[in-house]
Amino acid sequence: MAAQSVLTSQSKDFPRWYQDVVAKAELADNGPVRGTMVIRPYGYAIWERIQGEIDARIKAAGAKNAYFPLFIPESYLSKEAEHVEGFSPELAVVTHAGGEKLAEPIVVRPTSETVIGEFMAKWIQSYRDLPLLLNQWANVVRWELRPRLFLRSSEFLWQEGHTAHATNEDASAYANKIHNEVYDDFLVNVMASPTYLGIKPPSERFAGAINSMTCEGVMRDGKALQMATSHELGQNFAKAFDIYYQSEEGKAELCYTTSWGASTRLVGGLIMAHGDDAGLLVPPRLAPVQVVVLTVRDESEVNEAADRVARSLRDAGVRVELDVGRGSFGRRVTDWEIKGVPLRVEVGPRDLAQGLVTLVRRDSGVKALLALEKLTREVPPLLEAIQGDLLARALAHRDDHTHDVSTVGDALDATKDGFARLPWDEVAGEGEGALNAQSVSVRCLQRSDGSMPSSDTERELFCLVAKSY
RNA sequence: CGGGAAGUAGCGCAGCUUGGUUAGCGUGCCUGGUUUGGGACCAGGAGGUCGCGGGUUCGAAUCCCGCCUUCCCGACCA
Repeated sequence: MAAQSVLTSQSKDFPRWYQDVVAKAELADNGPVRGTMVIRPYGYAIWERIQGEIDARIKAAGAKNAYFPLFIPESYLSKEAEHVEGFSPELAVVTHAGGEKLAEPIVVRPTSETVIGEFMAKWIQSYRDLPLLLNQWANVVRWELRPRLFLRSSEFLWQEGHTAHATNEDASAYANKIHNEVYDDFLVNVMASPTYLGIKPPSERFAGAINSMTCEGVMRDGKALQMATSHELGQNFAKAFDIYYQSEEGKAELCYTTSWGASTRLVGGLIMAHGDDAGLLVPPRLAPVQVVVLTVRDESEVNEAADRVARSLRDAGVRVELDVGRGSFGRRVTDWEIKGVPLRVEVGPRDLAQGLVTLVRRDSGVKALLALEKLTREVPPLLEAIQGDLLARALAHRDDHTHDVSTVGDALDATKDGFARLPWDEVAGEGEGALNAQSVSVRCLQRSDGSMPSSDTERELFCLVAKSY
């Protein structure tokens, strides 16, 4: 008997499907204030896995974690002209505290370049103090006009890295290092979500940056999602906050700074990069629950066997959840499918009599019988195989939804289905306006071989354009 | 923030046009029993300031005004 669908199908209504998954996989709820988000335990478990993987890579890249305050003097924001202009529409400002009107309003951080810049100036004296490599895990607030859970919430969680360097080359190299060794590596090897790496056109750059790099993901519906960004800030913030160092020659020199971030938006990206009509689908390396062991019948022998199976898999290093709950088998199966657990081990009396269990892959639905004693040997490589298949599938999806075109008109047509790639010269200037009028934006610029340009002034660049979240 | 739609039990909805007894239905939840290899069934039960505030009225879920929230489409963004 075919299970009746419990979610809106992607093809029928993709935004509705997304909301259904968020609700039924118990990832998040709307908070009481517009645009705020309650992240539920299962959603937070996924975020903690993302955090752990990204944090380890940030530390491997040499940055150290610190924490800066939520409240920022409003005057700090104003010190960098483009920065304040870019962020002022989204700011939440505290005007009253302690029962009194404040002399100077306090801004709830939308990002921390300014406060961190202030302290960089204090901590950096000599070239020996450079590079200064900082990161913080924090919440930030950017008032959103049109919120969506995980994708655009007025408050969200992220990591923001901030570094200061002696030279432009060093700053640029470090921003690139983060982009490749932290973000791209995480996205490809853990989240199995290959993106397009490129630089933002001037119109899409971070407020105050001289160059912004992006990882542009291709979602199941063909739309773009920026999964992470790294910015070269040049000397803009160093000038605004007097971040000077004394060189070997004893001269005062301005630093070059960078900043880079990835947020809870990644959870939204995960949903839309791998999810299907049965719900979420989490790649094994990322999954907080890699295997669910569930009993087919509520009998003591079955329950005991399931418990042994779960233990042995845990001992083998697999993240396992045991489901020996009562209630119908089909219901429990569907619930775990919605949550996207990559592999299911079904323990039932018929199989047990032959010393077997049934393995079911969430991605393909393929079932296989396996001898109990082979489980701990077979499951880890099977999880890796699923990981590999998800990556291959995502890569194929990305390429299938990217179309090479030569004109803005063809690009508009092609973006009904996904991304379009065309020469940047065709788009720069008026073309960009024509695209924007149809809700299509330039997601990133690349060289013809797909590599990352050093600046948007390079010749013969290509651009990837798409509708975006 | 502009245009559209909507808010009634955890979730999905009916009732509102034409105001009038104890506000219904499906699903979920609780209890008991039968079940359990792809969203089980029977019986009983709990659960509502009808989004919030004000107004009209003898009487408001229903009519009027304001606000809040959600969804869709734009402009803004991680």
